[in-house]
Amino acid sequence: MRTAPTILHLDMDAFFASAEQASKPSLRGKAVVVGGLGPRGVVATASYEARVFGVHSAMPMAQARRLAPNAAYLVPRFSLYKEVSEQVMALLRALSPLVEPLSLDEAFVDLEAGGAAWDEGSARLAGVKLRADIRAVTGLTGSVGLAASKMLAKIASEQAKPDGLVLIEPGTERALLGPMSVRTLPGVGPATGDHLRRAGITTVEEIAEAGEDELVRLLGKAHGHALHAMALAHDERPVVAERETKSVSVEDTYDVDIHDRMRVGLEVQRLADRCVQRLRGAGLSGRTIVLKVRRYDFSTLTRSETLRGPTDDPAVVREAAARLLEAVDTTGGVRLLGVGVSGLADYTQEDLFAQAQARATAEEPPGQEHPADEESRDSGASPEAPAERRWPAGHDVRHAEHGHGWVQGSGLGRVTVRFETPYSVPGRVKTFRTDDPELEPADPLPLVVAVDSPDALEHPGQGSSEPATLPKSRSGGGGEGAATSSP
DNA sequence: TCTGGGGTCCTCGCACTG
DNA sequence: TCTGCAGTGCGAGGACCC
Repeated sequence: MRTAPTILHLDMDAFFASAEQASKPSLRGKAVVVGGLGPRGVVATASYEARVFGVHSAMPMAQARRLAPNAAYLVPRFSLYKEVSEQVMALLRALSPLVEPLSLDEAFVDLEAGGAAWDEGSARLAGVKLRADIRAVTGLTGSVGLAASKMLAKIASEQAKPDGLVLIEPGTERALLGPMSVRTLPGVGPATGDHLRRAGITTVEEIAEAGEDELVRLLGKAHGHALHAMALAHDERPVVAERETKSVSVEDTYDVDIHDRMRVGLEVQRLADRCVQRLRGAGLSGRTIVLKVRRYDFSTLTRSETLRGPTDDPAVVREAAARLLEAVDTTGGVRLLGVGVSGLADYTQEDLFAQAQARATAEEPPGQEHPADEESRDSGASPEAPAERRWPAGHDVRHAEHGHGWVQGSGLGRVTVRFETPYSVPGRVKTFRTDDPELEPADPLPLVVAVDSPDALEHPGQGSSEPATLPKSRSGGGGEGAATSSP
């Protein structure tokens, strides 16, 4: 068992919302909520200013709007977050080859494996330097936890939030964990938490006292055993750099329940095609096809079918998904459909019989067989489809005359744009027709301008660029300008 | 006014097989 | 030939995580 606190857990602070604030000067210091803006959307991330109103992740967007009606509501821009995430992961990999990303904004690092730290002092130094580097390179803040195990490092970074560093000294773990809620332990969610509470167990210390047998009786073998060990601060899980993908899936929640059986079938075909695209993109194939249906009453069921060999053939996956759908009663309507593939292999052992059969039954005239053309709609602006241009809130745009900006809101044939860049002061707002030919979607700009690439400064909004105002010097967020934040 | 999307892991029941 | 048993694969659902 490791004794030095050389496992590091990094958690970026309110990542999506902070990236949006860094990207949009007028939102700094303001309540920002990022998530799905449709009628069934939920909050992905809320800025700390929005959390003051009680808004938090996974909350229905409608509820967030009631709690914080004046916050800025934005749809996620994953391309921007991925870019920033790659910068952060590169900094982590400079510390050690053993980096285990958990998501875009979170990762474990084994500092000892990289020789970056070997004891408490060197671990703390590495953590301090990492936080400074992240701020310099991305303009954002991250919280760091340091401990002798993954579980404790994660708890430490949670305690460090926001923008801090906490190191759990070896020997103090049990005393620290004891009074904490059982919900602190990984793997204890609402259901397990309730289960334990009904058994009179509410703290980590009480889990430890209950004993392993009792935990196994209450929660089953695997869960009970693991939880008891964690309560004793025993966590030997190594930091694993490479994780194999086990399944690939896509799903859509519809703004309005679908009742038409034909339409349900078409949606399932579309999802199957999208799933196969993702599968092929990853160079994978799979044996088990899974159909997921969430009905009007939120009850969810899955149906699966295992083929004789792995496939990445869209026709085979479509056929299997259609067969599975036949066995599902969709009367009353469905709110979500999903198609997934598991039992993955990184090769395709073609199931020739199944494929031949699938092709034979799917003999449709070419040109109308896949509804997959709709993908171009999903993925945003299609050059062939000028009819309906969509302007998602928060996305970057460029205007021929006014320069770079972002969509503050749109509707009724109008789109409102705020012209500013990460390096400018809060900019002005202008409204255009949604079909204004001078307005076009744009890529996000880097949050921090690289010192050796001044050309990044060539796109500022409407001449109000102030390259001197770099993110490093603006922490704490200005935003006191008159700019309104409500979309 | 409800409750996303993309995953992982575990448990349980059932059917099949030797 | 029948029965009991253990192992295994599959299918479904639940819980959890970010």
